Amino acid sequence: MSKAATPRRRDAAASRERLLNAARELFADRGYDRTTARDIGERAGVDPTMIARYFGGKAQLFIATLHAQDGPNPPADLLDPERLASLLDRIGRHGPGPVFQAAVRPYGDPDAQDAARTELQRRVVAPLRRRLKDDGDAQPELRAELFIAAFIGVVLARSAGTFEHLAAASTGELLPLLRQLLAPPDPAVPGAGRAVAASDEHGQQHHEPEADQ
Amino acid sequence: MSKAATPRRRDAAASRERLLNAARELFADRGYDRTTARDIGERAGVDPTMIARYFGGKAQLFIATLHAQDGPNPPADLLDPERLASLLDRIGRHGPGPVFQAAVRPYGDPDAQDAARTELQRRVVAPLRRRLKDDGDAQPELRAELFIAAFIGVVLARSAGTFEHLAAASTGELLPLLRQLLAPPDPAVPGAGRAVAASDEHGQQHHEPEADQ
DNA sequence: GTCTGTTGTCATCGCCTGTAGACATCACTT
DNA sequence: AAGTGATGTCTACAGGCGATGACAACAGAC
Repeated sequence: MSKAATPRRRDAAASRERLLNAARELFADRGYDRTTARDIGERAGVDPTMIARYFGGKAQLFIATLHAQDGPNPPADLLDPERLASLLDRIGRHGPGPVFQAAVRPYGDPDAQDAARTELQRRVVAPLRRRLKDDGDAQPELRAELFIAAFIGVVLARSAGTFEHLAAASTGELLPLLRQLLAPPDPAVPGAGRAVAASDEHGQQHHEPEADQ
Repeated sequence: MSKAATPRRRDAAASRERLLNAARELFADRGYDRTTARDIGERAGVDPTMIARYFGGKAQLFIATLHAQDGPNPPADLLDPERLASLLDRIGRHGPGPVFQAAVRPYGDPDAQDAARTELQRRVVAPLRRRLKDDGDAQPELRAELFIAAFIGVVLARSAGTFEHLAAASTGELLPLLRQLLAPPDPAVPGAGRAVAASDEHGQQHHEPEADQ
């Protein structure tokens, strides 16, 4: 139990830490399902079976990953342009985190998924909801969730490389577009924007037969 | 080779069709990776090994699923409110299709993923890009992709049940919000909206230490 | 009626996953 | 120096996956 002044050759705490770091990195850009325990072990330089020993299993390692290093935890809402920029930048460098992925992708383990979703609520949805409420938004809960879902779609598609121009665009190009995407309905214009009005050239026709899934 | 007037007890074409239908349904709401060949066989009432026999494998069955029943194929862009409404409605009933999922989720099989992404481009990105271009948009490619990524984020999060209010919201409530999300920048207002300006109460402060992945 | 190719059924293979358990090795206490 | 618990290493299991190949049952041609 002595405070490890000398670097111990066999150090459980160090192994734990290396597993935790490796897991966080891998989960961040491959997601939960697609990172294997063996991958984590290899990246950490630690035997994969240690995951079970130290954390109880892959799912619990993932949860530990979520709670570890959430830092000083100053969750700013996405309407803050600084926050948006830094978030976008970090995602560009480290990949979208498992927290964001959890919103849109099914997880193999329900416990892990729940934990990630709870964290998503706490970190990003709740702050934005509060902000919208403070701004007097009519339906802050719905708009906050819609907003963040849209944001997640963009960053995930971006880092997935699905869309050519989206992936190639710099964060500098993206920021103004994203801000506009997240813009609140402008109360100054009574008509609530021209997008809705511009679409009335089509009648009540139905598009039933088309079927793209 | 006689034209099957009498319903044959052993009918390869019928088995093929049932596999195709079962596969489309399952892929639609579980995605490619999470639907197993055995699941498809069970739902179709056909032995799973027939998949390999008739299609060559799971991946090629998936691709066949994409190409089959793309119907009269009138791809309308998402700015058409009718199209948006019908799309939202169908997703609500049948789940998000594998095509949408491909934009944001990694697929186990690269061939399947490529096929899905190509289809996504053809069916929804290209039409919207053309529409934006016709409308004189400054960067139609980027905006179209951004737009659709956001839309996919919303519908996927919605059907994943991640967000309480988003999942509970009716398509009627969602439609105006989505339309506004997809609204083009309003050229009538030179300031390009108040959202950007409203956030300048915070200075150039950095949020470095925070770390939500 | 017999023959032949098609269609359906079944067992099983090879691979990958998470993880449990046996064993070896080290560090620290006495 | 000996003992003892903590730590690391290795093998292997049970389950799920897609896919293969051997075999059985049927339908149509002759």
